[in-house]
Amino acid sequence: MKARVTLEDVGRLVGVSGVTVSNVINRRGGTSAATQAKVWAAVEATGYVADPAARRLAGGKTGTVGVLVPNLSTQYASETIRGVSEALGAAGMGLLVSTTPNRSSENRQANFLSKLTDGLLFVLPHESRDDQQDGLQTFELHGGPLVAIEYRGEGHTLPTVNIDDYGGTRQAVRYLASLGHRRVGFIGGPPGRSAAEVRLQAYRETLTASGLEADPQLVAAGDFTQPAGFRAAHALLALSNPPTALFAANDVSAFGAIEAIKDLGLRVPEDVSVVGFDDVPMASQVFPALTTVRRPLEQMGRVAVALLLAQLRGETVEADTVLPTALVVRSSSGPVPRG
Amino acid sequence: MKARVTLEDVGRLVGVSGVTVSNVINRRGGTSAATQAKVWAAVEATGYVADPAARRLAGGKTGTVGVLVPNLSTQYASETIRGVSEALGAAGMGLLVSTTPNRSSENRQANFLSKLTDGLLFVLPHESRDDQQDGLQTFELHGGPLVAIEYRGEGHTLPTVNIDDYGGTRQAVRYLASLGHRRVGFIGGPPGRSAAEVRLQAYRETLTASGLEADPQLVAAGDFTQPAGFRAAHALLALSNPPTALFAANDVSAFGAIEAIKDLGLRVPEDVSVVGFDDVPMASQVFPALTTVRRPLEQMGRVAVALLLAQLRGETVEADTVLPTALVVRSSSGPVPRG
DNA sequence: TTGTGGCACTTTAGCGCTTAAGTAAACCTA
DNA sequence: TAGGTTTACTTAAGCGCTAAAGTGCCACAA
Repeated sequence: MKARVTLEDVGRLVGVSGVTVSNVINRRGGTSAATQAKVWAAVEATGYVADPAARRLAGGKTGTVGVLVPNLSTQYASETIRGVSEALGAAGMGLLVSTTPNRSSENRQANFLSKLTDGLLFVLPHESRDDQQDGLQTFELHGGPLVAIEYRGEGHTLPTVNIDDYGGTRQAVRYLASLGHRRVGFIGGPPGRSAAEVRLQAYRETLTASGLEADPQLVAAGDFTQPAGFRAAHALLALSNPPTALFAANDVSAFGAIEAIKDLGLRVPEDVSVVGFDDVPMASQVFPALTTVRRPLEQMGRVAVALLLAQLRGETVEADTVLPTALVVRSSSGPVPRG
Repeated sequence: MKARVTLEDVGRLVGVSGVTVSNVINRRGGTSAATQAKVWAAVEATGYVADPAARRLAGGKTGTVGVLVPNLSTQYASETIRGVSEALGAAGMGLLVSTTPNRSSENRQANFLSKLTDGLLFVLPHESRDDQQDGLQTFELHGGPLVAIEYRGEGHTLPTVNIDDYGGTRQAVRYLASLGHRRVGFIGGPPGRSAAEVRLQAYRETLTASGLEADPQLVAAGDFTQPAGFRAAHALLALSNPPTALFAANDVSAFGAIEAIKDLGLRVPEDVSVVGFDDVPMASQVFPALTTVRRPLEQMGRVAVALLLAQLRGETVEADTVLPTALVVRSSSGPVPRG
């Protein structure tokens, strides 16, 4: 068995030129059935696999999609990629993932990946301000098929897939209101992070719309980490008129909040209800299991792939797709305590 | 700004040939300082990035390492890859990850990736039996630099990085023995999985070596999942002479075991001690925090990269590297109950 | 008989790069 | 000052593939 089998090698075996082999393999037609059969047999026998670099260089397709993600070790990334991977697999396409540890490498990586793949998927939760020089801009110029997941930049025209943070927050707050809670605390995310800001805005507006108290004191700063959630909950419950429910802008800070409540000798949900956002896997495994707003990450990946494949087929796709969230009620939330 | 800048384009701008530009970029020497400066300036101005496909096709290096992993959404994979990614980043090399959803795609993917990268890293916890046709065999023939992480195949000559399952298990059992436990139950992993089998063997041999009771009844079957751990613990604690400590072959089954103990109205660690294996992040966050054997996944990734880079430099590397584990004592284990 | 058009191929060119083999000029040495 | 070496480049060739253009050959209509 030769290490490197080329089209020419296969052709020689069959008695045709390399181009004919290429035509058979890529189903371009113009080949007799007899030749086709012989070619396939030779391909099988030699174990021929087309060189993706050569194929791509010559202007062909690689049958592979590139995914750019800042960090592979987050829950967020791996779940999204799972959806991407499944959808891609179903379409018979391959997946190449590359990480961009820092913002400045995005451009380079995007360029690199784009030359190896047929289309790119960005999983880059970006903000609107600072995209002057980010990979999206360059790549948009480059013109290859591209879909951005959770990209919040402005002034771009590329297809994106986002999650309805506003609607999810509204669901959560309305749910707490329906349980009788009048004072609902909010534990925020990092300032400047648009997902966090949208959730805060939705919280405020839903409070007002539902006729609840929109006390500015009920809003505590956070940064999406567990310790920050702990501190924020401590601060909120130390108010002279403390909230009976806490809504955290993400699950991890909700975990911190639950800790803080226990720390104060209070019970969840009997004394204080807690609702999170994300539905990370751990949400169902902690005690008490966390009521939260589920973000359909896997689905997001699948939808993004569908959009990309559509572009690959030459179709024009909608610029923005927003996926709905779902409220998952578990045991960390309950009716407002009497008294 | 042109979409596609080639070496020739950059050269034209400077007034030299494309080859000279290539020589400068790849630091091959034989270029005057003045020309070098002008070339770098032009590269900067045009935003030139070498086409990896062309580079690779022409026999050059891509500065990228390929990682093959069955599944990106496991804790195991993401932590290992984090180590890989960091080590690679420090060496100024890129990372391309590809998933192999099933065994039969490994070969194809390995071939594909190998033509795009300078070396391959397999993160494929394989068994020894069925490698007749797996990617390793083919790739080994192909001869590119390759390192396998946790590969347990036999009769191969490729460099591997493994974890000392035997030693880790021995640490755990000895520790329980030192706490006074005489009857230590074992919750196993999937049969045929060599990591699971090594741990079972180490458990048995350490029991005997430490003079503890090696009662076959104390070994319960499992499959590395939480429900299996739950069932196994239930069965073990229903024995007429139940164990006072449980050693689970992985953390997830240990979580199930803790649940089962609580379910029976017993306390951890007062009534039954539990020790796991892996040290997944959740181990420190459950209640009680799990005593477990830490597998240095990140370090494994880093070591694998070091071995790969050594091969890339043309050095010969040792065939097998085994990394030590560490016992992490938390609150799920304690002295044997009096009585 | 002479197109003419379709079929099944082949040959040619070139993607952007690297490696190897030139080449012209400047710089030494005796 | 002739001959050799070094320096700084250039041109030529080719990696394995695809897309486009070319080449026989045969069938069939007028």
